[in-house]
Amino acid sequence: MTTIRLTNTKTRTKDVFEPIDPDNVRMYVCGPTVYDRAHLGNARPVIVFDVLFRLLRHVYGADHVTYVRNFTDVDDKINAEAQRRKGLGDPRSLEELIRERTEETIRWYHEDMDALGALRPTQEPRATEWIGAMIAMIGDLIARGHAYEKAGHVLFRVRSYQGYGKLSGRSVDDMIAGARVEVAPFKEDPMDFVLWKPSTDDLPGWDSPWGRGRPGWHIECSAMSHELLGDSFDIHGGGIDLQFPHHENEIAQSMCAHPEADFARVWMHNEMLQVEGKKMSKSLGNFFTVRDLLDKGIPGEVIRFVFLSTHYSKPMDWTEEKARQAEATLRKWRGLVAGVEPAPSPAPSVVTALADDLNTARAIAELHALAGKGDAAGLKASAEMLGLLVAEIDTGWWRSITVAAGTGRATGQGHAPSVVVGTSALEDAAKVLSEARKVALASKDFSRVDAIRRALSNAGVEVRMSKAGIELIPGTNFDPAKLEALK
RNA sequence: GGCGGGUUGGCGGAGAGGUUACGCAGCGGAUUGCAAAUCCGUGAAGACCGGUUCGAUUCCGGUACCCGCCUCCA
Repeated sequence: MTTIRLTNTKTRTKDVFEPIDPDNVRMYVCGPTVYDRAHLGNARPVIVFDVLFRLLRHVYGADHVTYVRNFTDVDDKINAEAQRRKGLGDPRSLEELIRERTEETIRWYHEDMDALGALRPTQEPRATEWIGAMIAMIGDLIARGHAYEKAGHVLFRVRSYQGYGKLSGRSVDDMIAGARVEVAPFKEDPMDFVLWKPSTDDLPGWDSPWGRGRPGWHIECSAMSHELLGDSFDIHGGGIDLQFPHHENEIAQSMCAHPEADFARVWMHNEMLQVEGKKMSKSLGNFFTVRDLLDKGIPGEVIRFVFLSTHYSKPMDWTEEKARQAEATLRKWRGLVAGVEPAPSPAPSVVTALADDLNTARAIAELHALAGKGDAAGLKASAEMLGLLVAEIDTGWWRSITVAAGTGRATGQGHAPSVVVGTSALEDAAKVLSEARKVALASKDFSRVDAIRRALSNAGVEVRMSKAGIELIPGTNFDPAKLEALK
């Protein structure tokens, strides 16, 4: 069996992964707060842990891996958006407006992450559906002396858990010295964090032993992972930004509620995304969503490739240039594997690369080696380990139209040309160009051929001509309307 | 202030204490109406200063610079 090694943030070492139960390998990844479209940074953990999910399924069997990723649908930003809509005169209740907002955001999230080729997790619990489990856990923490009620709030007593700060390498005293902690009069200690807080009448709330209120942010992951994966499970993932305080607080809650268990054995964190060398942020004006890129015509597969070309533990820089290179590579590979049956199993070199702490960059290098050897079947089977070259995200963006010299008949590479989106104009152009070229080759006057080529290039189409015939390759910026001039 | 990540050839980006990463771009050649694509070949690196070692880009220490988290934004 393949030996998987993973870097564990908890121990800061790369260790052999040994599941608690090989028949049910369990992974929890922190999911999005569903108040708006997922931005590009949100996509990184999704893609990283999707590859891990695929690897685990390959090694332990597709039915022996449970992957849970939550939706946080209790949040001030969601409330704010619902209140905004109510303020605009929407007659429905706040609860209805919140539900509508989270429903539509979850739908968008699924659409966008599907487009990136991410498999749906086994379960996607919503916080609002597990409030009871959270209340029970909070009650338990109070009973065990790890939490206290004060002024309608329930707070976690950080000093009661001696392991606090271990994951992120911080000490409570140092953090207080740093003075970046919220001071509140009802806290015994400035580091204590909220498990439950009261809701006013104009905010959503649930009845609890401490009055009508809502849960703090961290408790949902502790409660839901426990309900769905048990006291101890194998892997907990998320972005490095969540390491503190979110994951530290999760550990404190779960370890104190279930002191006999391990909670998560392996902690994995992906590094952050940058855009053209800078942090992506609204204030810098370089903030964009996954949907923005898809709408610009960048295929989800290309976005995925760019993400996987950098190891998850390093900051990843999104650049136009990388997207361009990824597109060129995938276009070549798509052409190579079109119509080819995948090999029965992925290349060992690719599996080995992924098993070595998810070395996706090396895995891609191995894919280049397979492509270089012309092993299309092996390339296809291996790329699927990375979620690349799979049918689910094949929108046909890479297809081209070929007119073989002599026949004058247009054919689509791998598929009938009619399948290619917006290509009836392109097919006509291919025939026109082919005919013009035939004439030009006899007359030696290529002016019309060159004019057509310029027009095609202007419309975002790459033109290749050889003795065998011509090939038209619409780029992601292909604009069929600009081909009208050729008629 | 505390904590963490990074610095590799023109660009992107890996592994390994001593042997070619890989991709893109470049250069030479084949091919071509031209241009691509394709094929063959090829040059190019390890922020800086010390240390360990027969030997370090790879290990250790320090310096510089970049980035992030600790604060709504992952």
